[in-house]
Amino acid sequence: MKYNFTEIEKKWQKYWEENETFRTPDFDKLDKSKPKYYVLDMFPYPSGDGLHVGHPEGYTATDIIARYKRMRGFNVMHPMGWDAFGLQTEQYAIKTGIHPKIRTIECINRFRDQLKSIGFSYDWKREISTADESYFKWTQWIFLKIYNSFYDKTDNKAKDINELKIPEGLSAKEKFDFLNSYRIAYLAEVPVNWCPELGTVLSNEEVPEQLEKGFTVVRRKMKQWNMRITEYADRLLNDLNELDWPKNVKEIQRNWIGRSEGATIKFKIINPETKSEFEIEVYTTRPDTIFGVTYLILSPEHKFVNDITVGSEKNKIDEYIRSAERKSDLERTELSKNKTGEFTGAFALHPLTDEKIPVLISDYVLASYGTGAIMGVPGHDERDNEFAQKYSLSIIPVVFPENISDEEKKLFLENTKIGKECYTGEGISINSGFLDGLKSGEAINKIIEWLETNKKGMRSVNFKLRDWLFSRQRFWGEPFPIIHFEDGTFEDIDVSELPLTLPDVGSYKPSGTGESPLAIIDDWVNTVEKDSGRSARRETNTMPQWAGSCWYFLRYLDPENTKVFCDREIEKFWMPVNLYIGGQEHAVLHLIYARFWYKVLFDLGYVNYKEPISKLFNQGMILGEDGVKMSKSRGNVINPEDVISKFGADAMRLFEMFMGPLEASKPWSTKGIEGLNRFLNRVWRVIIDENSDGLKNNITDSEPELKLKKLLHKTIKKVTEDIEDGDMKFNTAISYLMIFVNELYKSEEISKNVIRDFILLLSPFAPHITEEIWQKLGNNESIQFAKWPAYDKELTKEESVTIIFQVNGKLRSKADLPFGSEEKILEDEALDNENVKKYILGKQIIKIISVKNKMVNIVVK
RNA sequence: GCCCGGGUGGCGGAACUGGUAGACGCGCAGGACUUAAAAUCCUGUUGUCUGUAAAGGCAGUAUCGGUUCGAUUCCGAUCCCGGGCACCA
Repeated sequence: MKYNFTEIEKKWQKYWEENETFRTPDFDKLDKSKPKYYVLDMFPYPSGDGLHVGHPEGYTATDIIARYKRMRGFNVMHPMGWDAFGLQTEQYAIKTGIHPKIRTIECINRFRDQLKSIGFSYDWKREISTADESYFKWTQWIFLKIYNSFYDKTDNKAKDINELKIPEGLSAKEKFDFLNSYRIAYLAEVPVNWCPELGTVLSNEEVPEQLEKGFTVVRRKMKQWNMRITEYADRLLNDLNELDWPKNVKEIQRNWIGRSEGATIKFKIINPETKSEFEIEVYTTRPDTIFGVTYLILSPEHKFVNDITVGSEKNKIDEYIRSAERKSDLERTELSKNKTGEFTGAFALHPLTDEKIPVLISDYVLASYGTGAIMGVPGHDERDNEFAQKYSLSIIPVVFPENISDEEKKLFLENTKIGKECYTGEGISINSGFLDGLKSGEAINKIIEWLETNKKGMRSVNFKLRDWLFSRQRFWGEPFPIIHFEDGTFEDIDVSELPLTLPDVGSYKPSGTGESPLAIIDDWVNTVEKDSGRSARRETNTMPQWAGSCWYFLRYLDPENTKVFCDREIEKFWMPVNLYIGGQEHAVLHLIYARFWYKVLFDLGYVNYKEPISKLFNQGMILGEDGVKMSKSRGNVINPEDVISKFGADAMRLFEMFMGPLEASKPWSTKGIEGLNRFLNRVWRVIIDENSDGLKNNITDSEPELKLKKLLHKTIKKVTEDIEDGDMKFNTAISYLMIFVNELYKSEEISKNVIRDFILLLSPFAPHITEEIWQKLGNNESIQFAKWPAYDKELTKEESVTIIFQVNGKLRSKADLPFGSEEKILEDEALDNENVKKYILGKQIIKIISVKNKMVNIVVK
């Protein structure tokens, strides 16, 4: 029979399912003497469109690793699940009225069938879905753990809120507020990113993506749940160093965390009318330029703005604040070229010179970074420079570049004063009192020392990272296990009440008031406190989609546990994840949130390691055949179901790996996959007699001929190394398998053992056809349980190598010589070579360079 | 603007620590089989020049320059493409 991939693939998928071939035993039945390997895929969001050809790319890579590791005797954890809460399903519900729960199940079923049709070796007994009550019970449970924790800055870790020392003599309300100001998950009225089109708020990390889609995002003050991820900024930054992650992902995270060192400096401000004094702190990375400060700027949202503004300026200032509020973030940055601001009428005292400097407000100063106020150093900061020139504020040069002549220095200082020059680099201090003549680095240390002894400021560190906005005004997400009382206080519900499930509703539309659709379900919203019977309202926000994906890799390990989200001992055995493959788009979203949650759980003693993911790998995108991103509107989308029915799952797996390195973006090619289907046909025909369905006659129990044996061992070596080295370059491994098959076609008689080993090598890449041939080779058990072939190092060596002969670095000839021939022999051979002789005839030999097993280069004049 | 990647045949891509550039696949060309086609098998395939051929010359890894006996690989400058950040003081 001809190679019938459809039949073979169905047969083996059924076999694997019935025999639970890929089941990872429960922990108590696991042979713990074997090493573990946890290979994880970023689980998909089961959308209505079904699987995309991009999905199987990363999944095939992890599947190859999983199958390989099993054959190498590892306990392998290779699970799959669903990131099932999310906006797309909710919007489908708004449109159709179909409950998201029903829609989600439909989509999941479709996705699962599709994944099974590609032959992935998942342990489906561990399947999880974030929207399942049995799963999100634990998402809510973890939320409560985070809610009931505070960050102890001395021990640098999260602790149970009960360990927090509460000051004596506080009223009940004060105590409540005090605790709240420490909780790692906290409710606060903060300026948030509101997206009117989506009817929900967004986290900082989510904003760029929505803007790209053309949605608007405006700043709005709202009472929202937040997580104090900022407390973990240092640890999230430092622990990156020990991770085997792509360089650029680490870089993106470092940028996002955005650590900077500098100083906070206190300025005294006096309202000339009321004579009241305020102390305002500014943050700067260049405290050495303090003598160049000619004004202060507060962000329009700064808490002192009202108090320091004098009567005559009030209207202007109020108007400015209102206009700043109206601007979206986008506008505030887009208008950056044209800075605006207003004078408050107040003056600050320079902490060193006691000079009076004006205090202004401007929306180029961000309220949410540093102290929300800056010192203006127009001589050495481009933004300040632009602002100063527009509002005619004076400029003092206080740093000049090193290694310039006196002449240049004079010109430099003049130009700086008039705003023509704005040097932002490091250099030598000038016009700076006791800092004069010092290099910037030294000046920074000296001024900080001075500020600290004079109590006018201190060394400080700042981060760009903001607290994580954790609530959304949606229906299809985890409800918060929190209830609110009439007096404005709130508390967590009892753990025994988890999971807190979603009600059935008539409409999934956002309420339009900035509240989620849950807010209008009175039955659900109105509740009572369990113990006291006091009436209460449920929190109506839901958690963001990231919540479920923050910890799903833990639930796979112990999916049935009803006592805890994952047993600590089981966690200890399997974690951290050895290999995690997914797209780069999650660099600062999922991957920073998941690290954060894991660290909190670590601090609280529920998990055993500092970091959850040891090695991360980003697969590239598969583009359409036209070389651009696949999209419905372009009509260049390739559907995996069609590919499988035309060419088979094995061919698709093989082709996706053969296209190029996993991390690269590469275009799909129908011709290309035909080639891989052709390859599998060649494999089939060289082994199987299509008339008898048995092995071909020329496959015998004979000793393999040396040449083929050597090629086999070289192939084993290459394939093993390509899988093992972590670069995910399976394209070269496959090309070696092709070379091997090409060689088989040239052989008269083939040893069965050679075929056996070759089939083992091919099996992680193309599992169905290899199971079939494995069976025809006389094996009764799945090929997955066979041992990965070993290679004999001696057999991988060539007995002869091609030595190249060069004259003056140009290739002139070559010769096959025995492997390991001494340099002297190589030289003699080269000098004796006809073509080489032509080029050295009559010339003087200056030098001969020879490298063993490589080349000889004769330098002549 | 700043910070990371990356530019190799007609195409996807190979090339160890500086040592034969273009593995493997696609496409293309020629041949075999066939009444024919498809499928399959075999051969060739960077460009260019000399040669009937065998063989050989020259150029060639974005561009220019450098280091070196020797550079796709190391260094410097420039151009282009992709990604990230973008008033973070």
